[in-house]
Amino acid sequence: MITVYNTLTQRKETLQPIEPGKIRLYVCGITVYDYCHLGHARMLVAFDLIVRYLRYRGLDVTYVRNITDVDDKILKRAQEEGVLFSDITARYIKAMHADEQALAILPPDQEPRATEHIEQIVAMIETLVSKDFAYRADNGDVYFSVARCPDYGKLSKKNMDELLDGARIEVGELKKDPRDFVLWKASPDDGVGWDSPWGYGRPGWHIECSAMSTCALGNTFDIHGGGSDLKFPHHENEIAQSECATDSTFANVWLHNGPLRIDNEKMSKSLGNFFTIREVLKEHDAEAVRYLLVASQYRSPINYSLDSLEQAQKGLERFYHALKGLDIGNAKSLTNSRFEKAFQAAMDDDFNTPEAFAVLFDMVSEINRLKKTDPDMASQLGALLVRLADILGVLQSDAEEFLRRSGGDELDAEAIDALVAARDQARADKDWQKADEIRDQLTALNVVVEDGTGGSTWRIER
RNA sequence: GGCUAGGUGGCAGAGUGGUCAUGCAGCGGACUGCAACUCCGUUAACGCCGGUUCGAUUCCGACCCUAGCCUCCA
Repeated sequence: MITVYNTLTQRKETLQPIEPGKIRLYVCGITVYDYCHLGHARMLVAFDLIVRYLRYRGLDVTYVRNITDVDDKILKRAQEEGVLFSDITARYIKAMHADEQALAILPPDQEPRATEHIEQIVAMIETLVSKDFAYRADNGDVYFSVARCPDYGKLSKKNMDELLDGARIEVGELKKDPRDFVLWKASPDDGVGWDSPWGYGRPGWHIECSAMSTCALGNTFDIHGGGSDLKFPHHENEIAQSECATDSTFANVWLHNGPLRIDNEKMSKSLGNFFTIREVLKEHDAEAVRYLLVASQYRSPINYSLDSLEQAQKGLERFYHALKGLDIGNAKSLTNSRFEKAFQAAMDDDFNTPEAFAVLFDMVSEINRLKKTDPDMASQLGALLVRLADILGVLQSDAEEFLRRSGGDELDAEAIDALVAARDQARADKDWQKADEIRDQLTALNVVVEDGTGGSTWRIER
């Protein structure tokens, strides 16, 4: 039994698929006007983890994550660079896919784009207009009437009257009510746009998600996800549009991942603590970044710092030390292990990855103990560890290889091998002084030599 | 100001009405030519004040503090 925290009801609920054995999941993806940043990575990894776990538990998941490929920020960027907006989106979609691959994020089953769903978007707006939930303003914009939707605010727990107080009063207001939001934006004749019953224009941001999710998954689907900062207004507006248009519940469960902070501050361009995924991966090991992103529960804030990355690296090293030297490829697969049961219990409880990691660390202790007494069993446990860690998207590297690679700096492996071999010779000759001299040399290169029963191995110590 | 989520050992980060989270760091021991890794043992926490209770870090209430959202944002 899997329980998940539903933002809508503010409590943990048993996950009850609409269709037995199947989960239909929609997640708000990225607006492609720049390279993906760490906050995007947090969201992408959170839902990657959730999808992987649901599949591991035998659910047939249809994972849909959209791409917003028409939007004011994109148009602005295109204008600045003097290129087509589709050139901008093509560039950043490609970059996004590369970043995802680097962080072991599996692609969604469907990746619909707003520009490919103009027809469905227009159709949904037409429905809303015909049911009097939306109206056309004089300039060709179409707005949603928030006042017509009595339970507006149910996701973000906002009060309709307070929203009215807080709403910004705009000069030359086209809206009938300050809470109303745009469904269709009029475009200039020479701008990016599509023909519609209300004139030449382009979709508002919120409507595309309503149209695409409904199109891919039906009027009602199991889970809708996204970053917690999208709760209001984006997700609130999605619910309003969709439920008014279809007269059906939109999504049964809402899942929101927590924010990512940098050195305990909100990441923002103005604070100068803004990191793209590719910048970070130039300096740090991708697996350490992935580990950092799954080591906290998906709803908790994550603090990104050099220190937290180092902690992640240390954690991985403990795992890989345990895996080193095991014969995982030939190990018999373990079923019904108490470790796997504990792992499941942790993950069933709203994807409690910290507790799942505690189980994996217990396995490490057990493996290390068994290495001497029962190497065969140690390998079997090692294989199980790798299998379970795969759900979290970590520990899929070769142990030796991981311990040898140093995030960023390329050390000359052959030169190190030669030094290690020379030291082994000195040790064989019992020339301890020479052996120690070589160790000192290697230490200066941040290389730790480990003398095991099967010979000496080395690794990078940062 | 409103809404939401939090305040746990040196740090990160789970959880529970009364026995261990876990990782890193620390301390003692074993192993090692020296190390590293590892193992064994060990120290240490639950914002503040009340209440419920035989007993609360865990439940309830007040208070203090922090973060996010309330405007584009994963």
